[in-house]
Amino acid sequence: MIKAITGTRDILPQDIPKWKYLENIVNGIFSKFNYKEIRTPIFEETALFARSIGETTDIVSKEMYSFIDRGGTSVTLKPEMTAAVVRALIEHSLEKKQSLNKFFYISPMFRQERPQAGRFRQFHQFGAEVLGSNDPLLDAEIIIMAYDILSSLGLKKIVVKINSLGVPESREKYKLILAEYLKKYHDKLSAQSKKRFDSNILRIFDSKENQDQKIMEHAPLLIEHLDDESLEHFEKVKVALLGANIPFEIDAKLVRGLDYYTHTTFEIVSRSVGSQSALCGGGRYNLLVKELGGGDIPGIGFAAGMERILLACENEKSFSVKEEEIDIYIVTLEKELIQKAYQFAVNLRRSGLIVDLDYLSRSVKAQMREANKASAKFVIFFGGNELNQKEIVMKDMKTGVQVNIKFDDVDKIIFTIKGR
RNA sequence: GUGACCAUAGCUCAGUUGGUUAGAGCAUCUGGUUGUGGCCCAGAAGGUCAUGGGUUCAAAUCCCAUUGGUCACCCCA
Repeated sequence: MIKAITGTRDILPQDIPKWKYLENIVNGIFSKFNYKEIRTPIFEETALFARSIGETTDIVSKEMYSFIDRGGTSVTLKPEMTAAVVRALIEHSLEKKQSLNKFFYISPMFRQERPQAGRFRQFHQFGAEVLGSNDPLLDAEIIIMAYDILSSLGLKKIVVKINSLGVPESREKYKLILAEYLKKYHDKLSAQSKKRFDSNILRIFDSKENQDQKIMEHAPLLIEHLDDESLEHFEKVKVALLGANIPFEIDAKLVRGLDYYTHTTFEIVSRSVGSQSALCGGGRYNLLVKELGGGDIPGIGFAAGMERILLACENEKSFSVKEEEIDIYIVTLEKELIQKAYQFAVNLRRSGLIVDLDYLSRSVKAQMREANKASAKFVIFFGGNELNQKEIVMKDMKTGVQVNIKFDDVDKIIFTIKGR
């Protein structure tokens, strides 16, 4: 039997309603903040991601679905969206048509990691990107939208964590200070963290090893070594968040893995999912557009994992979607009438009702069971004596009440059913 | 990439110290007098016990390999 590729999965009809519910909330909130949807191709030139995310990051160095196409170009299924949005901005000179661009997206992403709870190889993200302003109000706006979406879904066990990475110059200075501090403890670091010492020293803060955590407790923090401008920026973000009633924690250890971040970074984590607890994450990237060959355009954005969010929603039972109903199920009383019943059904559908009927020549009892299973609001019995009288019998499945209706009057009942 | 655990019907799971024809609940299908659902009742269908090898008189059960899955590390949404 051929099965879905490892780390991918089907979203079956029974699961679609909750996905649509989520998508509706996402669309609604983004549009209230006047963000415009953007859709980019599912794959891009590999170089785009390598240059933006960073050659040495895990995503680029070992998680990308890359292949050489028949023209000899190395292409990659998108592992994240920011690079693609920035590429589109530059390619279409969007910043010249409008100096501030606010985008949002909902799209599948691909990363070849080992699957586990809340992590897949094809997964779905929604997110937003703002290009063209360094205003800290936008940093806050991004966080507010992410928070509002999650709380609109009814999620309670979430925590907003924010931090500032400052500008590269102060960060590089700080890295030297941190390295100086860690040299004293280098022998006591875990093997993992010894590697991080050389590759990405900031990540040692993330270590789950006890020995590392002990050492890092007293380590100098980046936030204490920010330049004045970065501190001021960060302050304004905090004030805006407080004004919007967003509960947040400052997590000086919050270091994000993508190379392009500057200033604000944030994450919203859930306490009701497994160890992959980050529901969304993002930050400011003031240097990325220039790095990709565009103008000196600051940006900020975030991405949220939809599978993780739905997992959290399920665990918290944070919302429920009502089952999908159909308006009318047509029960055909004599099998040879199926053609006429079918025509009748098509007409009702063209009038705007959701209608179904039996295609398996089943008994009336079986058809009724089917109508019930399909959550039909009404059943129309088609055939018998009533057909000779140019009537059908209509049954309200909730109350059980049945009425006879003349063919000529069917239009009227359509109107009343639509209103329900 | 590393580690741990798991694999019996469509789904969730029983299955004794290895012992005859592998079970249940749910779901599916058909009925329970002419043309009426849910609840209830009766019945039916559905399994190469993941795959391949080995041990044994005998394997769903023990051993090995393979494949798949789950969770965790790493990293991230």
